[in-house]
Amino acid sequence: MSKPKDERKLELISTACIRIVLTEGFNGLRMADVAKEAGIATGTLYIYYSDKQSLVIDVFKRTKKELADALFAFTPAPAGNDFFGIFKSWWYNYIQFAINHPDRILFTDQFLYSGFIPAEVILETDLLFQPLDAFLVNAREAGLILPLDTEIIKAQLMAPIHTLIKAAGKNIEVIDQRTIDGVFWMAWQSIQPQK
Amino acid sequence: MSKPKDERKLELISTACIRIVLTEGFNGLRMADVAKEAGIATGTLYIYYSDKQSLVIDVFKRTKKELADALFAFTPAPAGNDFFGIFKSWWYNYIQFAINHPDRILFTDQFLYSGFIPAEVILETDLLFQPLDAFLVNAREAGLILPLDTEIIKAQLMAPIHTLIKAAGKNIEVIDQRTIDGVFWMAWQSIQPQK
Amino acid sequence: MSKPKDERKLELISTACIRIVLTEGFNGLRMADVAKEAGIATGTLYIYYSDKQSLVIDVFKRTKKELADALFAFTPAPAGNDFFGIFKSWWYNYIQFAINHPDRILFTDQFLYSGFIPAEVILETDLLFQPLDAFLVNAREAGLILPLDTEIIKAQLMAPIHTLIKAAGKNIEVIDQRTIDGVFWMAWQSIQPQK
Amino acid sequence: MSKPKDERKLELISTACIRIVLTEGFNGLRMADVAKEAGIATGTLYIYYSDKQSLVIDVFKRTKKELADALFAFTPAPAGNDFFGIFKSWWYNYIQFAINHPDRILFTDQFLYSGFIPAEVILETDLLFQPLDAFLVNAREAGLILPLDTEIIKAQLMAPIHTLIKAAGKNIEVIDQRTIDGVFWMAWQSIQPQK
DNA sequence: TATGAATGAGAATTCATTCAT
DNA sequence: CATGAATGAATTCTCATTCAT
Repeated sequence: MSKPKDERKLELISTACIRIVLTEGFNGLRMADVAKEAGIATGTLYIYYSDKQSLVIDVFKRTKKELADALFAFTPAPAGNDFFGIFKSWWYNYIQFAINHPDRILFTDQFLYSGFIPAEVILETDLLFQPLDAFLVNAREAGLILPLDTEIIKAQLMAPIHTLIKAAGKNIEVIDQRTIDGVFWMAWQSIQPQK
Repeated sequence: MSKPKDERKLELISTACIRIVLTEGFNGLRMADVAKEAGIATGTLYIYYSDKQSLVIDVFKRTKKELADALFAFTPAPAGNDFFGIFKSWWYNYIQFAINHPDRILFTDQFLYSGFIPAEVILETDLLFQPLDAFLVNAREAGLILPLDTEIIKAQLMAPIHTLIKAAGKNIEVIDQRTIDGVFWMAWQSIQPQK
Repeated sequence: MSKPKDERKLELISTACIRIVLTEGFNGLRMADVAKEAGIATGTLYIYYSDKQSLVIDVFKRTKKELADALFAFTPAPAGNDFFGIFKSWWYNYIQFAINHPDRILFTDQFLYSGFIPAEVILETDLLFQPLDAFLVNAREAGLILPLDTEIIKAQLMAPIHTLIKAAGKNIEVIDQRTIDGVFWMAWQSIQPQK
Repeated sequence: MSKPKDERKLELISTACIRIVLTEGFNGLRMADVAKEAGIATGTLYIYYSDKQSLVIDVFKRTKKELADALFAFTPAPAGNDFFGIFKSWWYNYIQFAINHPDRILFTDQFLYSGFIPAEVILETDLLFQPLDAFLVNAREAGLILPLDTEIIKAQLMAPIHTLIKAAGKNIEVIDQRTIDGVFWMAWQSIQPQK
C-alpha cells in the first residue's frame, strides 16, 4: 500500500518475474513462482505490490526505463548537426543492450498486448523515448530522413532488432559483429529520403 | 477424440478465439467465452479440441496458414527473373491482408511467446513460408539483396508491418496509401546490397 | 421408456458393462464406453435404459440371477435327506461358475456397496437365493450345521470363493482341483456343529 | 507439492473421506464434500494431495495400516508354540476392530477394485500383513493347518468377518458375543488339517 | 428404432490473495 | 516487515443425457 523501501528486493522480484516469463511464457507467470524465484515468501510480494497486475506493470515500466536509458546511454558530443553520428550511437547502444539482455526485450514485447498493460501505461512508457522522437522529427523536418510518421520510422528501426533477438533465442551469442553491422546498414538505408 | 468433422464449426471457434484475444488480450481468453462467442456449448468445444492448449495451437496454425496464403496469393507471371515484381507483389499482398485482418497479426504475435505454442509448432508453421525463404536465398545468391541471414531479412521486411498494424490499433483505417508506399520503400531500400 | 424388445442387444450391453468394470473399475464406467464396447450408439443405450443407474441395476440383477441359476443348476435327486450331497453339488456348481465367469463375481461385489444399488434391489436379488436359505434353515433346525444366522453361514461359504476369485485375478486358470477341493473341505468343516 | 506437514489435518481429511464413502457410497465422493466435512477449504485439500486419486490412495493406505495394526495389536506372550493362543488373539483383535470401525472395513473393500488403487499399492499394503503370512506358513509347515495357499487361508479367515460387517450394515451393534464366538469357531474349524 | 454430435450442469483443479503467527 | 498455509472464487474439463436427423 505505502511506498516500499527495499529497492534491492524490488530488483529481485523484477528479475524473477522476467526470468519466469522468459522460461514459461507470460501465461506461466504465477505469483507463488515469482516469490520462490525471488527467494521470498508469497505474502511478501504483496507488501511490495498490491496485486499481480501492478507487479507486472511495474516490471514493465522498469524494463522500458532500462531500455530507454540504454538507448540514450552514450551520446557523442554533437559536432554540429551530426545526425548520422548520434543515430549510429543510439542504434548501437540499443542493440548492444538487447544482446546483453534479451530477456528485457522479450519481456516487454510479450506483455505489450497481453491485456495486462493498460493503454495509459503504454503511453506513459512511450514518453521515455521522447528524445528519440524529437530527434527523428528534427531530422525529418531537415529532410534527412523519409517524410513518414515517426512511429513508423521507429518501428522500422527497432522491430528488426527485436525480431533478431527473438529469432536468436537461446543462441544469442551467435549474433556476430558482421550481422549487427548488416542490420545497422539496413536500418540506415531504409530511412534515407528518396533522391 | 479424433479429428472433428464440422469445418464450419472450427471456423466459428477460430474466429471467436481471435476476436476475444483481440478484445481482452490473451490473458482474458476463457473457454466458456470462446464457446459463447462461437455460439456453441462449452462441452462442444471439447469435442473439437481436447484442451485449451490444443485449441490455441490449432487457431495459431490456421492463422499462420492464412498469413502464408495471403502472402503468396497473387504472384505475377515471372517475366524473366523479375525479382522486384515478385517482391513487390508479395509485400503488398501481405500488408493488404494485415490491414484487412489486423486481428490475425496481433493474434499470432501475441501467442508466439505466450508459452502455449511449443517450439516444434513454431518450426512447423515457419515451413509455410518456405517459398519466401527460397526466394530470398536465390536473390541473395544472385547478389540482388544484402548477404545476410534470411531470417534477418524477413524480420526487416515483416516486423515493421506488424508494428505498423499494432501501432495503428483501433484506427487501422488511418493507414493511407502514402504510408503504405513509404513503408514499402523503406523495406525495399533496406535490403539493397551495398554498392 | 417402454419395455425394450431386443434381448440380444441387452446381452451385449450387459457384457460390455461388465467387461469395462472389470478393466477400469466401476469408477471408469462411462455410458459412451459401454455403448462403444457394445457396438451401438450412445443414444441407443437410452432406448434400453432410462439412465445410468437403471442400466447398472439391471446388469446387477441379471448377474445375480446368473449366479443363482448357476448355484441351483444341478441338484442331485434328493435320496432321502441327503444334506451333504446337495450341499456339495451346489457348492461346486457355484465355484465352477465363479471360475468360468470371474467377471460376474467381481462385478456384483464391486457394485454392492458402490452407492449405485439401492437397498431394495439388494433385498430383491437376495430373494433369488431363497432355496439356499431354506435349505440352510432346515439343516440348522435338524442340527446338521452350526446354530448361527444363515447370513453368516452363507458368508462363511461364499466369501472365500469370492476372495479366491479376486486373488487369482488374471491367473484364474491357476486354480487347480486340489485347491478347489481344499476350499470345499474348509467350507464343509467350518459349518459342522460342535460335538 | 511435497509432503505436507500437518498430520492432524491429514487425519481430518481421512476421516471425512471415509465417512462420506460410508454414507454416499464411493460414487458420491466429491472433493468439495470431503473438504467441507473436514472443515477446510477445497483448495486446502490440494495442499495435502495433488489430486483426488492420490487422496484416495493415501486414505486407503492409512486404513489398511490401521487394520494391520489392529490385527497385531495384542499378542500374548508366546508360551511355547502356542499357535491357538496367537491365532485367537489376532482373530479377536481383528473382529473387534471391525465391529468398532465398520467404516474402515467397508472403505477398503469398496476401493480395492474401484479402479482408483493401482496394483502396486495393493501389493504394498499387503506387505503390512506379512507377520500373519509368516505365522500361517509356519503353522502349515508344522502341519497345524490345512496345506493350502496362505492367501486362501486368509480369505477363509477374513472374508466372513468382512461380510458379517457388511451384512450387519447400520445395525452393527446387533452382532452379539455368541455370534462372534460362533464365527470364530467356524474360522478355527475350517483350517484344521484333515485327520 | 438408431445415431452420435451437441448440450450444460456439475466436478476437479488452479491460483491470486489473505491472514494468523 | 516477513512468512507460507489457508482460502474460495474462478476456470478448465467431464460425461450423463438429449435431440435433430
